Amino acid sequence: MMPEKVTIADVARRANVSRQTVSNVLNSPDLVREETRERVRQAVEELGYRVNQAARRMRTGRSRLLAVRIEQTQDGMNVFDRFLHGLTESAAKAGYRVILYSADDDRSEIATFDDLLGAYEPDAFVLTGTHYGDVRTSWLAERGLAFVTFGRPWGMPEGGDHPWVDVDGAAGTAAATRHLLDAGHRRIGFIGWPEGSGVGDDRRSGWVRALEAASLTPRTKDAEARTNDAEDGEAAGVLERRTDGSAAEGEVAARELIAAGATALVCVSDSVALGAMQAGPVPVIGFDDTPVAAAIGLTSLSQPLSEAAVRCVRVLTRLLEDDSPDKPDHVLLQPSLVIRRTA
Amino acid sequence: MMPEKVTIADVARRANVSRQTVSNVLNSPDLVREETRERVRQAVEELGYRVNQAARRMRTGRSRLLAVRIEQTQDGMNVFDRFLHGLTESAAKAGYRVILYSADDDRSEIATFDDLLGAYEPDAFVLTGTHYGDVRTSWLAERGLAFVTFGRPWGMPEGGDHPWVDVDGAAGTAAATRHLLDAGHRRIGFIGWPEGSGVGDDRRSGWVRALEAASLTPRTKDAEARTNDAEDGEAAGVLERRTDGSAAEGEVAARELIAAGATALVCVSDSVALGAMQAGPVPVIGFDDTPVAAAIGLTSLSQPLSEAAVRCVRVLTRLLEDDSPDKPDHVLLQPSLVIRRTA
DNA sequence: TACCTCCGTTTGAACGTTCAAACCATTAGA
DNA sequence: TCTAATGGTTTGAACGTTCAAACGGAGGTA
Repeated sequence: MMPEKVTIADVARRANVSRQTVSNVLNSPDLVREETRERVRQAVEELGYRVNQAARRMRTGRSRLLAVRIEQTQDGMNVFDRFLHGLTESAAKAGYRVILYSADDDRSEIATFDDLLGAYEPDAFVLTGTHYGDVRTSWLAERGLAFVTFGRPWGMPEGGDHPWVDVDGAAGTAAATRHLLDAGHRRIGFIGWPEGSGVGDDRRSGWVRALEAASLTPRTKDAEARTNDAEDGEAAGVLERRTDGSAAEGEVAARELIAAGATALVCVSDSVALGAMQAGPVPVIGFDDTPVAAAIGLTSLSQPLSEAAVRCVRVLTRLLEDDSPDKPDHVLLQPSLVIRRTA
Repeated sequence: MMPEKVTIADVARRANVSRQTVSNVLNSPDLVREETRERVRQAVEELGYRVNQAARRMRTGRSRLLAVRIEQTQDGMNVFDRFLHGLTESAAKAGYRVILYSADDDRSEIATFDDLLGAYEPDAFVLTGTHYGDVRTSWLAERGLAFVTFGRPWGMPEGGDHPWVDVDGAAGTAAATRHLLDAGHRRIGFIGWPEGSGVGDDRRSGWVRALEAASLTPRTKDAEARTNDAEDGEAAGVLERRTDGSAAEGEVAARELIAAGATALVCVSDSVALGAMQAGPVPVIGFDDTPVAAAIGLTSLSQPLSEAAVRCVRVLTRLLEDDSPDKPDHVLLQPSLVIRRTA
């Protein structure tokens, strides 16, 4: 039983109207008289007609496809697959499908943009992992292509003003730090990523901000450089470390911070936090609420990923279907602290 | 700078040939004279021509799209995202792209097949999570549609003979059991899933097989029912438990098995194994080698997911491009034991 | 009555590709 | 010398949709 192809012409014949009228019922129902509209709708129903996207695309240049890069998972402690799942679902609700591609770096990703545009003409791209000097966004913007990034355009003051959705990392680490302050801790360390990571610097800034709000001086490297002696009676070393994001370096950093007097640790990621937990029985808070955090009882910051996905799709549909807004949409969502054993 | 559309006609003009000749260079190069072919190739290069898949698809009915369902991740301890990544990459190498969809159950998945076929005409489907009485495969097979499953057609002796790729779960648990036997254990328990899960029953059978090969009687429920008294001096209870797959039930099961005399445990999944680890300092082996296993030092069985993805694509390309083989391809891959702290 | 407007509908063409058939040299066979 | 076969190329049509323009009837206005 081969699946029979039902075309718009079949529907038209059945409903005793022309092809164009069927097309209008589907795309601009208000152009068609009530009675005719119903008749056509019924014919569509009875025949199980579905629009052929290839043919539609040929005429309109619209594919109803969103292209998303699938990220390579290093240690698997990431957030991308949950985001992708949400994206697939909310895209489907809006009548779009997700098409995947992979790329090793920005250059090859741009080459893939080109490939995809030629072959499948996705209506829009969803980019993740934005960073300083991101050439992908400017490439797309120059060509007037629709896209949204999950992540802010770090370090692009003016030129890079494009639509984005992001989670407020600083607010997250600030909440984590406050949680530890409330528990009585005064010497709270931070384990981060190398300087120059937009996401990393943002998360670090929340730790700084929360300490300052509590009238404590964050013992950053800068602060240390300015005042070389301890403020009070306690030994006061630098209470922050930068790592490559691995658990191994997280553990080393945690040992050093504990030796320097830290009594609790805020970490830039679950991976680093996992390492930090091995350094001793000190309260630790991670970031991303990965399955690993749930498994080992690590307190962590959870990103609202389904919501982020929904908002990405909403931003894009506004861009594609309504007349383009003057100002690009910017959406900043709040993470939430999931409290478990470690803090 | 809008991206200029280059069509096959542009290339033809540039190379001083007809459209069809360009098409032949692309699709059946051997039909075209060497010299002409080169000229056309150069024109393609210079103009940056890329075939328009929508137009091609309209004529040929081929979309070069593989449809894959994105699985909902319950506790995030799954294997799917790594498989999907591999699939995207190997599909791209073969000139295909992956299009995603989601569905809540088999019925709605079939409805989505129908939708997708009408709208995007994917050339093939990749199904995961096969199970007893899987209606999806028969639906596709009845319509003569191309597909491959990652997972065997459990409990379908004759009718369900379709192409599949799978990992030999029984071989995995057998290897795990042998590993524990080699370490001197004689009372090795198994924590599984409810009866009737194809994958679960398969993994359980490896444990049974390895014990029998070592001339030990696996203390299954069946065995217990047959002989009601202990074989030797030791207290001999049932050494297997079924769980819903959660860590919580895994822990309960582990406590019972240890109380019944088990000195080591083979688990049907990392999730269950994670729970089992909480029950006490007994060697535990999980299945799937998820990021959680790596994080907590759980010895586990690793599935060759990239390889599985490559083989899925190969099976499909053979199905789609070569003349269809008489016998559907069946590929069974071997998992490997990743030894960590817990065993 | 003649003309205009508006609404709902139909008609023809076009999107970019490939199929099927036609075409044209050239070479081979009788 | 004529016919047939072969290799390489071109031509016209078709895939299923939507755009742009044309059409025709009902109602209003002069």
